[in-house]
Amino acid sequence: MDALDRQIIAALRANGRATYADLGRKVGLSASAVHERVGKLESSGVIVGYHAVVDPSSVGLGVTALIGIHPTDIADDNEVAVALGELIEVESCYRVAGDESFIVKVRVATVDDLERSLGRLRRIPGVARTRTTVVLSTRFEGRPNTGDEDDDVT
Amino acid sequence: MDALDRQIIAALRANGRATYADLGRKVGLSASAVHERVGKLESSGVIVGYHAVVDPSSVGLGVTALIGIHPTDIADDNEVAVALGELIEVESCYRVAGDESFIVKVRVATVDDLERSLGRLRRIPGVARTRTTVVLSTRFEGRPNTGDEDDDVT
DNA sequence: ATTGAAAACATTCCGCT
DNA sequence: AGCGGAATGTTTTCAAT
Repeated sequence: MDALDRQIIAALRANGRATYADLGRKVGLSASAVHERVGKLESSGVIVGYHAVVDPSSVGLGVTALIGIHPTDIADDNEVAVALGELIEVESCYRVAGDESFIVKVRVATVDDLERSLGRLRRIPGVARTRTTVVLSTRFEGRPNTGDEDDDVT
Repeated sequence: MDALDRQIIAALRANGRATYADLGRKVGLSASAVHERVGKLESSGVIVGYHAVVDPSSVGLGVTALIGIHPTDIADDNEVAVALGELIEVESCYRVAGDESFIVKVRVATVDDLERSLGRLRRIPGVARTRTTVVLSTRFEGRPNTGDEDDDVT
């Protein structure tokens, strides 16, 4: 992984649909060289995937909440994680340090759905209680941070 | 927004680099029809963007933390939000209900960097104190949830 | 709003450096 | 590891429906 790879990654984080020709122009390489590098970045697991980002309320998911999961004394974290993964409304799941074992982000259509979702969460074996923080607005989300200074990616 | 649009959105969430021809085959439309629909979804703000997802530790950002921001009595939330946005390590920023005004997700290289970042956060005018939850592992993150049942997107 | 055709463009493979 | 050429496939525009 050299500076060129990092530039390519930054460009693909900014625009996941950039063509190899575009990327080549940006970093000063031929399209085929970029193609080869991106292929290696993908198969080595640096680039995990490409996703369209959708405005949640446009797809009927206007309610977001961050929920801390308190485990029971005998909880198996792995089983809890699997059960959390089975709930479609759980968008992200973090195993955390502290007296909560997980923090999850859920997206649902309405507060009624949130209530139902909390019911499902609490019914998971190993979950003692939940602590819910409702998101009022998302200022920004998933911003690219390449790890170093230069972020001039148009 | 009809069922076809939703199918296209789901496919682009699963694979942000799918070609219009691919999408057309998947939903039973010509590439040009898909092109037109996607263009409308983009300009109407349903599709916000396309991003490559990168393994954070591969780009030297192995430490993730979720940080609650407690405001001072006289804090201006908007000013705090702007200041949070200026910190490159703050990847996401949610305005929340409760006694914390924001919850942010930060990604840094090391716990030393986390300490420095917390210093920067606390120095923001309007920030009284922070509550930090260190992420031990990310089980999953940013999973697509189309809002309804069928999620059979290969 | 969708199509099919056509031109421009991008991808992808391969031999060469 | 990168380049350029060539074949194939895709994007993008447009007239027609």
